[in-house]
Amino acid sequence: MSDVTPTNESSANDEQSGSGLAAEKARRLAQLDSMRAAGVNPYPYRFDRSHTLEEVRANWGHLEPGIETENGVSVAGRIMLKRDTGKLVFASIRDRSGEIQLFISKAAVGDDEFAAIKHLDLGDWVGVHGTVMTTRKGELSVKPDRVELLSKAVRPMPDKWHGLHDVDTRFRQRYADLIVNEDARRAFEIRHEIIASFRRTLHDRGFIEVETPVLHVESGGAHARPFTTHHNTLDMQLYLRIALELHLKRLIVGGMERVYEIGRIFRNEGISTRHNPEFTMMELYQALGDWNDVMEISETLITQAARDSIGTTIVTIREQEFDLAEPWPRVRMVDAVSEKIGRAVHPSQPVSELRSLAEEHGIRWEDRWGGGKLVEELFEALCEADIVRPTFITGHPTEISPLARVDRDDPWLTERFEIFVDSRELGNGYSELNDPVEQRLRFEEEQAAKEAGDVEAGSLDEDYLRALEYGMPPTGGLGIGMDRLTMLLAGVDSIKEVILFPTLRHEVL
RNA sequence: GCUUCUCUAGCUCAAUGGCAGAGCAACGGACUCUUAAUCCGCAGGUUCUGGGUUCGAAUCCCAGGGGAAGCACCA
Repeated sequence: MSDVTPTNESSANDEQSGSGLAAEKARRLAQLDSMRAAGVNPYPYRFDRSHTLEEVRANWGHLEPGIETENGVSVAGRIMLKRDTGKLVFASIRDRSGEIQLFISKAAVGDDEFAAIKHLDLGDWVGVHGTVMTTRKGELSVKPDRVELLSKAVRPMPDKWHGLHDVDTRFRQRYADLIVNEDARRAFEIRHEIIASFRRTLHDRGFIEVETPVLHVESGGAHARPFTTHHNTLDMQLYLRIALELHLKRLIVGGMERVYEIGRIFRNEGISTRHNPEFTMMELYQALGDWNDVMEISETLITQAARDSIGTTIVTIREQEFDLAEPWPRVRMVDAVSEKIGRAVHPSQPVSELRSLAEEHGIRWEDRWGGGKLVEELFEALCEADIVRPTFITGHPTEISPLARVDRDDPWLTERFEIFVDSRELGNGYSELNDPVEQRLRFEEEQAAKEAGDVEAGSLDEDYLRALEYGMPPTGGLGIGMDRLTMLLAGVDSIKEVILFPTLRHEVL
């Protein structure tokens, strides 16, 4: 039994006069009633597909113009375009693999079914049984024997040519965006391929994927304001995690040696083209390694992800091309600042000196900032904007790196790096601090900063210290922002383009 | 949070102080090789909301709402 049998049209016409969205929906809903009255289910349960549209094209794409084969196929998709020439209707349907034209002949499907097909709307899902052919002009087509309605769209599609541009609607109604905007679909395919590539690379290197809690008792592992929530039965305040770090390192203590997690983290901060309150971080920890190991892993992961997602390691940033496969420059933070300022800068200098330097460059410093924080502020104000190609900025001051190990050659700095691309921080890694006594001192400094009013400072995590007391092997750790990496490889300027449902204010309907 | 811009038919856009319009989609009709099919016809509006100025407001002003960009924030 097939399809659409519009009956009793005249009886419903009174309520369907006029146009606009309400009238359009009323018209289509009335069609549903007609179909059901005629014993047709406009929402059948399933459909047996023999080929995706990509497979049809792969198998028969070589056909010369004007060929009618006897090869039967069953395909399914959404009607994207319809061209009605009377006794012949051309419809383009699309599934996730591609598009193909239906060549619907009145003679081939019969009068009743043909009339029903003419009442299909753009946006309807159909299942088609037919044969493969090419038109006289060579367009590969399926010539249906039967067209089944698989799902009726009661809301009209966006403009078939101009698509959907309004960014508000695109983000709120991502489903509509994905239906009509090829670029939107592409960005999320790239995102998927990047994540799949990471998993392959890490699996090949012996990393184990784990899942750690999203609900944290302490909010640690980064400097950020957390979201707070509450557990009713336990009657306790909980934080949504701002980083994966501290739980993953507990697993290194446990002897898992190589672990990673690709997970959502949450920061209760501003929203911008580079920030969404929830975003996806990949963090990995490798026992017996240090920052050099994880810098190498960073280059490999990202370069391979580029190959796998966009088929090249060449990326265009600010209209310049860079090859990710070339070694990334490594620049010490203090050297970058020193070069910019024209004299040596180092956190060991008297704070008063660094404060005047900050003032010279328009930075409003705060009393509680030490030399390390001042150096970082100088870097952000003077150097960040100039970084275009992927670059390791290394040697962050100890003061601002409470979980990183002190540089083996300079007690003021840590063995830490951040990956910067196009002025954006893309990743962060270091030789992990594994001395429980030193870690406690660093936490105490954090705690003091928090008590002094720094809302982003971490607190003292006794359980984490207890874990370190069992002994954590030397370890290299790395975090990469998956959203920003996707932005880089997909070549888009807003993080909302790579997050399916970005955070928006509540819509007033 | 601040500044600027923006919001008109389901979608894409016009109209800048003087009758709210077009294309697509829809609806009725013609057409068996179209490709954003074409052609004829018809219909569709809380111009984001609420005030105000004006003889007259989509347009100017005020307040509010949504969105965007930038700044601030954000290792």
